[in-house]
Amino acid sequence: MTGIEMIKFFNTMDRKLEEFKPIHPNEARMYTCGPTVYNFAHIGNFRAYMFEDLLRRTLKYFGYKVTQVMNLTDVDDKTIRDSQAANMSLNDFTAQYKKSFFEDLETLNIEPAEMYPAATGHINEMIALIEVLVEKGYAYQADDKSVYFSIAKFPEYGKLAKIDLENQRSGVRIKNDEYAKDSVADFALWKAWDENDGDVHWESPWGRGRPGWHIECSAMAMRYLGKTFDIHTGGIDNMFPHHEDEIAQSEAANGCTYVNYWLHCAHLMVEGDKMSKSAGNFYTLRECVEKGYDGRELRWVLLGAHYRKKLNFTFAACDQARVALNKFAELFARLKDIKAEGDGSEAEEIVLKAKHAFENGLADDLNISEALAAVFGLQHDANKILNSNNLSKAGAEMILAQYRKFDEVFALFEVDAVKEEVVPAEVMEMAEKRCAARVAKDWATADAMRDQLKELGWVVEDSSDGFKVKKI
RNA sequence: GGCGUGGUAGCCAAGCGGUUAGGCAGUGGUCUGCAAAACCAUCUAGAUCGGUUCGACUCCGUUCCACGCCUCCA
Repeated sequence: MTGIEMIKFFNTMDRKLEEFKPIHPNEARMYTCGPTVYNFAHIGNFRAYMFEDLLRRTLKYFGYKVTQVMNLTDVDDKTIRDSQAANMSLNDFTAQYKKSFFEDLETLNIEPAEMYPAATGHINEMIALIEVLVEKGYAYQADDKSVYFSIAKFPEYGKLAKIDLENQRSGVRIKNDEYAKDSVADFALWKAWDENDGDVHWESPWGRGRPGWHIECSAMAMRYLGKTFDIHTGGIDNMFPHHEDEIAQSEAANGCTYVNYWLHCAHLMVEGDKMSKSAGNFYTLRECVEKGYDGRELRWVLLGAHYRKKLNFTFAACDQARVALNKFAELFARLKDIKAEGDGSEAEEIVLKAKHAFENGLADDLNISEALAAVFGLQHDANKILNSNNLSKAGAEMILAQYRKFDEVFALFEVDAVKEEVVPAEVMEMAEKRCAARVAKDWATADAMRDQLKELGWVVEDSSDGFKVKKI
């Protein structure tokens, strides 16, 4: 069993690599900004969830007990707007996208968080938190009946994003006069009902309305993880204002540090550009699956670059992922065929080398490239021993066991998965006829049939003990 | 305007002040009736101009280019 060793993370708060020291020994409590459930999540969203999966799996690999809370934003401008457009109740409307979100997580083999609290289930906690802020003088109800957080009352505002509000572009998009807020930068904690909200509203000490977006994360994180917890993750674009606002309201209310380690994931690009609907490079996970890529291939691609670097998603990369995964599958099959006697000592060195490189990579702020290099390195080393016929069954088992360990974090190899492709009877029949032609050394017929199978979308590969049929 | 990130071989992508990153593609080979698959080998870069140094892809500065955030987009 791998013990806990030093793990370093890049903390956005001070922009430095820091050794991870949890509040509770051997335990990591983390909060993750989850989806707004108004549509299918796209692959950019999943890059962030994939990073968080890598993070939680790595922590578990190193022996930490992980408690991860991921919120579901099921009430906001977009969910209200789109549920009305769909002529559905807010609950019914968001329920379908919550469901699809969990299906997508499963497709990508993303390990479930311990809790998925929904905003609409925690209105009371949010109201209670806002009440504290009002009592302490950090929040006020404006003429428009909404309750705002007063940034002027929290001097540390901007410490995460390193934003100095004095130097910000002002007046470009916001006409100050249109707002009832004391200051443009003040953000809504409670939004007073207006007719656009329809029947979506809750009662509160400030009248009917609904919570602002930021307060939900603070309220739910506090409820399930405590006033101070270890790790808060999210996309880089949520750093400001969302996470900054979370800090302000949480620390103002509690008088203590909200989060010890802030980890932010960079954006996903598509074919070199920012993903956008207008550019036509906007993909949901489902669309990628429809294009024929499976969850493991997409997982490989989304995991492919360090989380703090922009990742360029391309379908060429998906094809490469397929090739790579096939080679590993091939290796596992070869290893499982080994029968030779021996104590396995011939594999010890290469396995240990790979294990150390893998762990060093992960412990260094989740350096996925280093970890992957270790995984490929073991593939290469294992093949060399295989080719020299010096590998014993015990050695092969040792290597396979190491890949199972790798998979605790990568969840890509599925060392023991048996993937049986359903080959249609007519394809199988033709392949068998071709095999007979080969046995009869009728190469012309055999080659013609191979071409025919190819046209049907199947490739046939000969081997010493027969043939294999695979879908193209 | 303010703050910030990055530019590495055909493509993707790391570490590192001097010693092979890794993957994909390509090329050569093994295997095969021919293929395919797989395996082995190989290809060896650091936007620009300066500086520091015995030595820089790695440190400092310049220029150029790309990108992100600046009120609710992971």
